[in-house]
Amino acid sequence: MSKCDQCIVRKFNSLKELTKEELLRISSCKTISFFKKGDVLFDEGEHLNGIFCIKQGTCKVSKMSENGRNQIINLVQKGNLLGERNLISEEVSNLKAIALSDMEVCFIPKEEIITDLEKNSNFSMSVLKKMANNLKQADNLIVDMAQKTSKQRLAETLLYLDLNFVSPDTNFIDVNLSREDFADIIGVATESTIRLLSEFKKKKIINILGKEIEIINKKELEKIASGF
Amino acid sequence: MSKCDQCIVRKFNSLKELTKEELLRISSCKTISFFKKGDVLFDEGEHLNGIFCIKQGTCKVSKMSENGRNQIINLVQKGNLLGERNLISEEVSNLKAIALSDMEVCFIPKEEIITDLEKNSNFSMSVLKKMANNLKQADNLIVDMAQKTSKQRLAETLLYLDLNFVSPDTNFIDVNLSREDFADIIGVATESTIRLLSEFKKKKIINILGKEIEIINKKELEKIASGF
DNA sequence: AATAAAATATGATATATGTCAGCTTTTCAA
DNA sequence: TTGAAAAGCTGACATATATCATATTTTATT
Repeated sequence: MSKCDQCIVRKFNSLKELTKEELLRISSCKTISFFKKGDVLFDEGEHLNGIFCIKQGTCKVSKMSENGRNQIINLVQKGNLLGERNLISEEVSNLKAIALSDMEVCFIPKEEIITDLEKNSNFSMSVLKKMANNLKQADNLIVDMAQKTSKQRLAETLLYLDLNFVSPDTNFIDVNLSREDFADIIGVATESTIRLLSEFKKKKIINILGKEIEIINKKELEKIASGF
Repeated sequence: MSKCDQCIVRKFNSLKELTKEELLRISSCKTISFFKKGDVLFDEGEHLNGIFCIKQGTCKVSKMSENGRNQIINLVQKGNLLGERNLISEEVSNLKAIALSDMEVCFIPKEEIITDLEKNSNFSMSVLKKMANNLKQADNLIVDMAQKTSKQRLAETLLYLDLNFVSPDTNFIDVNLSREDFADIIGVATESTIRLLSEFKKKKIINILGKEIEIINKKELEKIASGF
């Protein structure tokens, strides 16, 4: 079993605030799981008794609407924690997480983290900050969903992906998203997404090679995203 | 200056976790403000050096989209805290709050609350729980905005208002929302909102008397909200 | 009470997006 | 390697919602 205090990934999330002793305790009770692309990390309605720390890979976090359509709320990559909310409330998960690539994930039982949250104020403040930030992002997303056109939202999504998931060597966006995934992110029909992507391609704003997408004209994309 | 430890409102939010000594300290540094209907409590871009505790009245919390349209994200009523997020991050506010009725609001400086967050783990856990819950609600709202029709969203909004703001004597919804406010909540044009409200009225689902709205057929509204 | 301003209401029309159908290309398992 | 299934693509059309114009009612101000 690998040791948390030697894990680089921890440096990128709130666990960085834990002391050496706390980390040792976490190390001894955590479990490591491997997921293949497409595997479900957890599902809506599932009872989660802990928190995930993503060592490798990326997953999509989604929620089904009453209408039976899926909405992707977040993409979570290596270095991040997943399921912080479930720590604090006793409720079952309202979200579903599916691997977009092969993943390596540590699972830390709830009780251990709660102990640290209560004892280590640096840690709890860090979690609070993270949540406050998530909440702000969520507010922004609500406004975008309510007020922006699907074209604007696709432009925003592409810019977001470019910022967070671009491969430095190829310049292509390095997440394995299907057209349906794109549709589920921006909240439109798959066909509409395909049409919009084709339009962007025709206008030489992006370059598409099968599933691979590269942004060519970032300025234009920014203009579209902000409504001009 | 009234004392926090004798304030009933506190019992309804995280401040209930503070000890008597902590409350005394808060009491001595807080300030009370009164806002008239329509007054701005704080605006986007403003630097907030503390947190609000609402003693009386209700306000709408909104954010401007880049398109220049307003989106109401939340209605916050008596008993709730406002601006928790601004405590934790150093950034300026991304939201605007406007009074929907005359309000009485206590303002508690940031530093005082931070001290308590770090020292009193019951308090910080309560704030965490509240935020986790807000985040869950925000996720739900994202999905609704993305996937539901404006009719469904109006139905949901009416049910939400009925649940949280109904006057027990009159059965009417007791928040002073204009048609434009409704539009800004469900994220559609004001004209569309008016049309939908008229439709609900014609179908005897709601009763409208000027600004006053009463739900007559809750079952039907629930059906509409969930997509049937 | 009279007037102006704001909010509400409704019709006509434009536009964005969804839905359905059919086709092509890619992926994956036998 | 091949054939079936899934994903991607495109056109035609339907529907939801926005926009613009205008009328009416309510509210606020003098």
